[in-house]
Amino acid sequence: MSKTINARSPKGFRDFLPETMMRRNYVMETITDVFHRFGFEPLGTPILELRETLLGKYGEDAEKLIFSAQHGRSSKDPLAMRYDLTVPLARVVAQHESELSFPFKRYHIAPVFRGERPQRGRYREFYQCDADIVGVAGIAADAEIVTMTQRILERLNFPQFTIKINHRKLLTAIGEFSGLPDAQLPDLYRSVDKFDKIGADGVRQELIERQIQPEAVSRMMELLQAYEPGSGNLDFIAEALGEGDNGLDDLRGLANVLSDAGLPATCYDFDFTMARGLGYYTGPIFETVISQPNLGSITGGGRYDELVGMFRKQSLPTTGISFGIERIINLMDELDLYPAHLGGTLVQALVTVFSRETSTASMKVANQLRDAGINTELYFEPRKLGRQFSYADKKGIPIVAIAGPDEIEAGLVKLRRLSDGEERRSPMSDLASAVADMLGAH
RNA sequence: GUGGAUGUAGCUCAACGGCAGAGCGCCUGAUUGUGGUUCAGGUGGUUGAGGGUUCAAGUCCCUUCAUCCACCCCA
Repeated sequence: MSKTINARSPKGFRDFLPETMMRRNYVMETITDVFHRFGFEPLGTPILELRETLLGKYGEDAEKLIFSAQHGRSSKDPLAMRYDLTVPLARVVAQHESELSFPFKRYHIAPVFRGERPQRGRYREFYQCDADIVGVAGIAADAEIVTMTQRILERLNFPQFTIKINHRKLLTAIGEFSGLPDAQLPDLYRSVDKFDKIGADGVRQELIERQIQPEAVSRMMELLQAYEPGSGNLDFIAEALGEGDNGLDDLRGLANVLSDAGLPATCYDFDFTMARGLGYYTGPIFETVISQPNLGSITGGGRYDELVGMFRKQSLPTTGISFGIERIINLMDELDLYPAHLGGTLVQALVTVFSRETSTASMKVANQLRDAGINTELYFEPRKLGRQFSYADKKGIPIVAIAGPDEIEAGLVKLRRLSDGEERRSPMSDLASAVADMLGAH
């Protein structure tokens, strides 16, 4: 016997066993269904991209996080594993422009790779779930993104969530209003974005530590904390900032469309402390948080009108959303938001095998159920019935079908529902509907 | 990249420097046509790896690997 290989996965990479995988699929299928409902269509791109495609925009910081993927013999065309789905989208739009019709509405659910040190909820391979609209400059597109976000979270049964809305230009305007030099704007975004985490005092302290003038900090904090639900918020800040290219028109327009669309006022909010990191955003930005209890953010997105310009002389206006699907799945596990029919198995019926002599009859029963659309497992060898029941019970299969000598003789199949022990005898001709009935009445 | 914690049976964890254990799981039987509950028996280990101290190391020391947590970063 040769020495065995240690069974382990690379750091930050995971296996998903069937029970987990079925929950993941449910979440992705539910989201996909709503994407379709809004007219978004799927896009697929390679896991590998040319290294230059990925590095163009983000430079050194990205370099450390990117997995290279080199073919053993080739030194041409350095390759790397994609670390998001947005850059590939921008590339596809530029590369296949003539084959697409605009507005181009696509969604993409697929794994991406980052060489980060793994931590809770952070892996080196994880799924991203994006929906974007390319080719529409107006806020109608942004509004559709927000509306769809609300529909999706509703469909997933989240009892409470808030879609925070802000505007990149407004953040800049607030910084300038406070007398902040342009060079310090990124510091501003970074600190302000931690508002939920470290509070107003924490942000103030961090801004001061970042060498920002105390006066500027005070003026800014006053504006940022101006908080009233609804559009009163917008009025207050408009008065302070005056007119200008500060994004307030966009936000007002968004507020109107969302209101007209009938979105519950409790599910979105204009929040000037939300910053979405550094990024490529140029217009309205969105982030959904679960705040009761405070469980952090589950979506992030916004308008990024310049990104396609990475690959094309003239850019195309783009807005979109990314669902933090790993985090959503975590929260759904914790909050137990899955529908009851998602059990430990998708098998609906187990057909037992009594003996060698009756195994053909059992197989016919199983195939009849399968043909009728019932997920059916046929036990593989004749063993004690108790063993076969025990297997069904352990796996969570709701119905056990028995075709023993007595039943075969009478042209019947005995059905037993494990949850309550209910038993019926059904003629072969009526089998599928009897099983469906027992499943339904469950 | 920085700091902290933890590695013992398939899983969750015990064991003062002195015979490596428990619960759960798994297997067999009680029960040869019926699961869960119960009872009886059984299977289970290079104590992450390597070195050192000691009469004696799961335990103490050093190295290393892995995992988790908090930072940094988050496109």
